[in-house]
Amino acid sequence: MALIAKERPGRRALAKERRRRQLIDATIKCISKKGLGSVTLADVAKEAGMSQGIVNLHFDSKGNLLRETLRFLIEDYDALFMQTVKKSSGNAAETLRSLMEMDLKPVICDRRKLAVWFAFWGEVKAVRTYQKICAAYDDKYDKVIKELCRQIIDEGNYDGVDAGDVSGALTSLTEGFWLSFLINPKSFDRAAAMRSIESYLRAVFPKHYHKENQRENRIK
Amino acid sequence: MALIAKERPGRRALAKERRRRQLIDATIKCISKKGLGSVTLADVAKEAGMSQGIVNLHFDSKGNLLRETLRFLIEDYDALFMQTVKKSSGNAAETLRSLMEMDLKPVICDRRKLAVWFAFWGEVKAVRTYQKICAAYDDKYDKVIKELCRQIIDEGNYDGVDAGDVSGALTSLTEGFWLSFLINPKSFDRAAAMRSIESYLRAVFPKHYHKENQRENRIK
Amino acid sequence: MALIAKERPGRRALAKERRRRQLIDATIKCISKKGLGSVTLADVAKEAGMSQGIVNLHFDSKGNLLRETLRFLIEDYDALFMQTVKKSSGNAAETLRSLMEMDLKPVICDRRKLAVWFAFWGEVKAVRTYQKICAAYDDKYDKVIKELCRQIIDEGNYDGVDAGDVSGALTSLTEGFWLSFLINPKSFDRAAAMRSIESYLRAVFPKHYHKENQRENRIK
Amino acid sequence: MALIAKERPGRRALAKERRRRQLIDATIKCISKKGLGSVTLADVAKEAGMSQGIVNLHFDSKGNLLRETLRFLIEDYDALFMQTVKKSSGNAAETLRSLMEMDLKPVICDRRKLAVWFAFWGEVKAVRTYQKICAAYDDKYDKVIKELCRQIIDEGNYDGVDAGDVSGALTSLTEGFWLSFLINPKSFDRAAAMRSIESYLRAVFPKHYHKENQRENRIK
DNA sequence: CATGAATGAGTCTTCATTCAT
DNA sequence: AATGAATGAAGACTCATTCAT
Repeated sequence: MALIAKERPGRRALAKERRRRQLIDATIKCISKKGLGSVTLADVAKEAGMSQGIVNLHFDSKGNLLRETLRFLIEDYDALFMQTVKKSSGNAAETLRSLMEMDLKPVICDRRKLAVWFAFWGEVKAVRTYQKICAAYDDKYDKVIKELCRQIIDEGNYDGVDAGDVSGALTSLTEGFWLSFLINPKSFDRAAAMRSIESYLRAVFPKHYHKENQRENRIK
Repeated sequence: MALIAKERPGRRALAKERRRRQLIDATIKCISKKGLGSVTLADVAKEAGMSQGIVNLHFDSKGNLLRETLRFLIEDYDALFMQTVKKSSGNAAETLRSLMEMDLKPVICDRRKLAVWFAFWGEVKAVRTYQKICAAYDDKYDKVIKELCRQIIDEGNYDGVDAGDVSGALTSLTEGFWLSFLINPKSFDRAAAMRSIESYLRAVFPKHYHKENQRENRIK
Repeated sequence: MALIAKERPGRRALAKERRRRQLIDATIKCISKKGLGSVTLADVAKEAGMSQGIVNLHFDSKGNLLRETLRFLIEDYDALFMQTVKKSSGNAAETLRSLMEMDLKPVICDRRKLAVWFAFWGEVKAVRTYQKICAAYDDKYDKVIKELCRQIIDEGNYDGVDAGDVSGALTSLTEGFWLSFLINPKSFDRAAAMRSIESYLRAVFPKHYHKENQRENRIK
Repeated sequence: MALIAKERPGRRALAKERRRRQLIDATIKCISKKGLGSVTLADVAKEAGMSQGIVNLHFDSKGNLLRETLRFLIEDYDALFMQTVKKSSGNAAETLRSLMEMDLKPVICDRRKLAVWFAFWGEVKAVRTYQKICAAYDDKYDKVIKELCRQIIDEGNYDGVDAGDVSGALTSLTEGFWLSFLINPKSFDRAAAMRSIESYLRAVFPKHYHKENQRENRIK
């Protein structure tokens, strides 16, 4: 027995982590179904197919569950963001477009997940939680995108274009599209949204996002 | 008594309307302070300086109060929107910019009001309410802005520019900026936001929003 | 209406006070029936013939109800104590005996009330509450009784008798009897308890509590 | 295995008994820290450094643990009581004083233990438990003390002194002092308490507890 | 034996709604 | 019309007890 325990250290820890994850998944489902303000622990437990007291057992309190759910989402997003940055071939324009595309992918632009994000943004108390957990991440994303814009401006000699203005606009665009999707998922058109973003990029950085270059992002 | 009633017709009705308005104001304050999910009727009544049962007296139910609050906000917004359209001198480009500017004015881009909008957008149940009450308005705004874009495209022969894409981008931009403002009011920069929008307009419709034309929006 | 309101100021306040009193009475009954640790607000409400939420309406929390119950009891006790002191004809020995008798009277030595006192004394958390609310009263009683002993010692020239020792003993005696009564109400004998106390007084202050003087407490 | 079991019979039983004892100790600590009504089995297990389910494993239920704790305390007390009686040299007066002194010794007049006693006395349900377990012991102590008083009365020809009254008073005195100690441990003065008791004994049985005899308790 | 994860009944508390005044 | 006391349903949280490992 001692050997088994040594061979499989953290078997219990793993089970615990799995439980927490199941509960977080259930929470996301519930928030997207009933809204942040209406979710009850009973809902979450039921959705997860577990018993009443389960949430308090694993998360101590409802607030904690919500915080951990948010943390899960931001880390999930962060992993994809960093991976997208890493994968792109050092070309700023291409990286930037990949990031913008990423935000519209079904994994991110997902009704359930977006419902949670907007739930946190829409509830005053939750916003404070959001700020504590996500501020550093958001800053990072701002910096990365701004830096990419700066590089593109440098490369293309786009005089009079401010990197901050463009990155701010890009971020807002994405979030605005998310909102449209959330409020009217049926009439939302991912392709159109991407087109809008590309039209913006093309307008601001014509040399980089010329129509013919659409898929290459290369400066001749 | 009957005479008095005849002499001052609607005095009661007016008083009632004033009450309702005071309660709606209090509701907006409360939502922006405590969040949609945490507001209680007691909060609202206290904020309005009235008694416990007052909300049920004037609005029958909490849900109704919330609905009426939303209706009040959209009508408030609508009045400004229509007035902005009316005032502008038939010049599409100018009208479009006025509308974009409007969305960033303190009357609209107001922490309290935005908190309520996002509260409704963030809460699943409330979104359904929002859709019922605001869908028609939102459609109208979309159409107006799209039509303005169409006119500008026509005027400037901007080939390959899709009115829908641009109007979608503009709407999303605004909403994205609102979100930035809501989450981080201190670091939000109205002027920068407007600059971002203008840089976009200039990029897409260069002939209309040429730098020198900044304040005139006239095509020579 | 305004007149009526003026004529009967505080009618509502009175009703509220009555409710609070009813709830405190119910609390005393419940504690004596089920014990401090087992009383639920539902019990209290039921005992008072009111609804679930009534306690929180009038006392905000369970802890508060318990505190106010204790406060009620000590004020009740205090009123009797002070009245007993006042009524007695300035004769220290007689006053002292009246006070000792008082503690054994059915109003004080009452199963329900004693159950509450001991409930507070027996529960660590509750003891702290007790100390906050009752310490000053207890100090007062100690002082009064000690002073009476001092006077008697003076009058009788009881050399070698310490007022503090005697008053301490008297207080402890009473509390010890209360405990006997609480644990074994059936076998408790009020008269025997009083006899015990008198035998003690007679032993310590023979000139004042001589048998023949039993009911007069006069020093010839 | 069977062999081992035979070689060391009762090893398991002993281990089990040790566990139970550790849990009872932990229970006493916990009750004195958090109060009878607030102790949880988790508290006890933690205090004992063992696992959640341990109490139910060894005591089946919380009520049982509490009962066994009480039984442990009364047996502990009883051992000391009987030993004190045994040790004393057949002299009634001396024995009586030894018993009174015993009750004020730190082993008995111990904050933790007293907290448990009063916890049981203060909680209605617990009182019933107390009666079942301790009534016989209490009766025995009453009888022993009463008998000692009777002997002393006999020896000293104290006419008009009732053995029951005196023993009742002595018991109550002790319990009253315990209460003072419990509520105000800092201001409690063991020596003064003993002095009070002695002053009482001296007053009732002057020939036996004459000042000069203080430490000898001998009748010449 | 021992562990600690899981259960679910029970409790305090909140709050929309009702209603007598 | 207005007040605010009262109700009772619902939710978060606690904890004794069970049970698979």
